[in-house]
Amino acid sequence: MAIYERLYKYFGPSHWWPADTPFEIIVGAILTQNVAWKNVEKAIINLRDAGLLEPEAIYGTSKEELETLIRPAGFYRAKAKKLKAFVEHLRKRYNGSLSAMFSRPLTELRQEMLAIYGIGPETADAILCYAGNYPIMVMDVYTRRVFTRMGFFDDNISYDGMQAFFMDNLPEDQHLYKEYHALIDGLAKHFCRKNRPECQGCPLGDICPRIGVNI
DNA sequence: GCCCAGGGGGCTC
DNA sequence: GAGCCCCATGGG
Repeated sequence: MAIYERLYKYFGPSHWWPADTPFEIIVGAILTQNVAWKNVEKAIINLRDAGLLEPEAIYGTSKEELETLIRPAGFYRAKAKKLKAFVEHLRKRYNGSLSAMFSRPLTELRQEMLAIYGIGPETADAILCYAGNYPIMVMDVYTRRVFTRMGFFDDNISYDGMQAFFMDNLPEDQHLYKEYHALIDGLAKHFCRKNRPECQGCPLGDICPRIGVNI
C-alpha cells in the first residue's frame, strides 16, 4: 500500500461522496456520468429545492419535469430516463426500500444493478461502495490512466481486470476502497491530467517509471 | 472555438 | 465482442 500511503499523506482525507443521504449518492452517481461534478451540483440543488431527493418523489414526477430540473447535468433526457428506471426497479423489487436493497449480498446485488437501464460497472460500484457501504472499489478513467502510466497494467485492460488487480492486492476494507478511489481522482486532476502530466511535485514522482515522458 | 468532464446504451459487423 | 456513434451542458 505504498502508493496509497503516499497519496493519503499528500492529499489527506477526502469528502467523497459529497451527499446527505444514500439516495442522493445514487442520484449523483447517475447524473455525473461523463460530466463534470460541478454541473451535477446545480442539478442536485434543483432536485433538492423541488423536494425530489427521495425515491418516491422521483417516482411520482413526470419525466419532462425531471428533465427540466437536471438539465445543467447534461444528457438530461437520457439521465431522466435512468433516474426513472432506478426508482421503478427499487419500487418493484424492494417496495421502495433502499435499506432492503442494501441488505442483499454484494455479488448478487451488483449483477442485479447492472441489469437496470443506465447502470454500468462504474455507476453500480459507486452506488454499492458509497451508498451501500459494500467493500468494492470503483474504477474509472483516472484509475486506468494513472496506473497505466506507472506501468502496472496495459491501457486496454478491462474494467473487471483493473478492479481485480486492486482488490486482490488490497485488504478487504470499504473505507480503504472509498478513500483510495478518491485519492486517485485527486492525483489525476492535479498531476496526471489527460494529455498533460504535471510531474513536478507529484507525490508518486520518484516511483513513476514514466516521469516526464508521458503522453 | 475547442477540449474536457467522476459513462452507458445501442447498433453494426 | 470490439468498434463506433449518440446523448448535451458548462467551464477553462
